[in-house]
Amino acid sequence: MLSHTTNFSDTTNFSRNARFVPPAIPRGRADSFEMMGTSMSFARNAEIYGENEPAEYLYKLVSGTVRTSKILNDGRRQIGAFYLPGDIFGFEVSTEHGLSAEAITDAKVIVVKRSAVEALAARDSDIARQLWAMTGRELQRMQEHILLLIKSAQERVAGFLLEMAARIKSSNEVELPMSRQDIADYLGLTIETVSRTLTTLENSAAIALPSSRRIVLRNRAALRRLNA
Amino acid sequence: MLSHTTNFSDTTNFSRNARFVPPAIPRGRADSFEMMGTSMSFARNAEIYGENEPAEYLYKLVSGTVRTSKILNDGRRQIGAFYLPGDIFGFEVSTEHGLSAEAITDAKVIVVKRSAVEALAARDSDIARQLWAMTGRELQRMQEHILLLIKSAQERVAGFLLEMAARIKSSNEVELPMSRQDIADYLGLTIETVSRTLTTLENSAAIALPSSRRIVLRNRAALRRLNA
DNA sequence: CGTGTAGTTGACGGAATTCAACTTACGTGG
DNA sequence: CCACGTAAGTTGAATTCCGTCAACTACACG
Repeated sequence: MLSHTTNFSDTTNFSRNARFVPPAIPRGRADSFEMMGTSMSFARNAEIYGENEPAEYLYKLVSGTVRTSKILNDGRRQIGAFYLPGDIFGFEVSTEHGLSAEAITDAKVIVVKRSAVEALAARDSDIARQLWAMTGRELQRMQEHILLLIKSAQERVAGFLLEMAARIKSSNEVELPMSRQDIADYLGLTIETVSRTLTTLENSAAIALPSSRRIVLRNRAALRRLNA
Repeated sequence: MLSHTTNFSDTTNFSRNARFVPPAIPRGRADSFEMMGTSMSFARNAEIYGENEPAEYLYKLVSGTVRTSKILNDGRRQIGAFYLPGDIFGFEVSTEHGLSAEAITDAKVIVVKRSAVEALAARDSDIARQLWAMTGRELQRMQEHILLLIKSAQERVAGFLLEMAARIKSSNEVELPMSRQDIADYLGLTIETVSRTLTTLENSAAIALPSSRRIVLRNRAALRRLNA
């Protein structure tokens, strides 16, 4: 888990990113997260925590991208979620992590002891409310993930692109931080199907692909239509 | 988790002391659900609450079976969960229900105002803990649902049967309360595929089908193998 | 006994996977 | 700077799996 990775340093970041607060969490509180925590860095593909390890920490992503995943006994991999800067992850209701977390790109996180947050929450009902809200968003995210998984390949990919575009919220061009394999494992498809579906979408002028990781949403209405 | 200490999910405790609460095993609390609530009955297929309605109540199922579902704009239906006697549902973190709930069979529930429970939880950290644990189980349930949905039809059906058998916990014969359509919408398959898969499993001697709703698990190992 | 609902089965077509070849991007060392 | 090696992504052809459409059976209820 925490142990086997990379340089601890970079306290400079600490103050720089204290203002970078995701919209959902009120500002003053979010800072407290940074105040309490330690900054840590993880190299691309490094494991942040493993499945079944005790869930001792909460992580707030400062930069980079993180995925949570689970390896099934036949080797297939399911990706539970992608986390972007500002997101908080590692959040479990149980004492153990159900999925592992890995850095997709080099990533910087702020780490706080879960027990500390819970102690705070016990005293401060406002913190408690926020934990509650986080859980609610997690439930909602999972529900939407389930809805994606019952659809056709086109619908899944279109839905995924819209989700990412909404989260990254760069006008219409999205730089995907994750590989085709990651996307495939998130959507329950194969890389070939993801790849083919993207070129189909490109041919139908719904998107453009300047490079394999950069995607321009040309026609959101068409994507949303696919998203049914 | 909660499973055996929680009283929220234990219907049999009804008559225990509601006032005296032993510190270690807070039995009396559970009854509080029944104490606070009103009993209500719903006929087969009746709606208990609708999508997007304000989430004013919590429901503890006394008898019967309940499903939560969501209708997509193209008419498809996704079933979020099945609830069996003892289960608590209607539990939302947001102020609105994300899915509707319907009685699959005639059902009896105990209804309590959410605000009352939350008020209680604010004063009694033990109640709060139980709400928390319930949420945790819900998250875990959803995660397992996601895991089902990335698999093949055989794996989904096998996984579903094992899940139901574990929850109904009647030796090896399970009486399914829900229709093939319900199962299909839960698993993201068609009724035909569910039906065919069941007969395939029967032909491979993994299960027996004395009647369409009654299923005998003949070879759990084989089912678990399919469940990968 | 007929009617309606639920479930099963068959034939067929389409969608996604599999296996394989090929292209592109990228870094490293000669 | 280029040649090379590797990892990531794309494309093609064959196959498998699941959905669709339709017919048929089982069963409950009037």
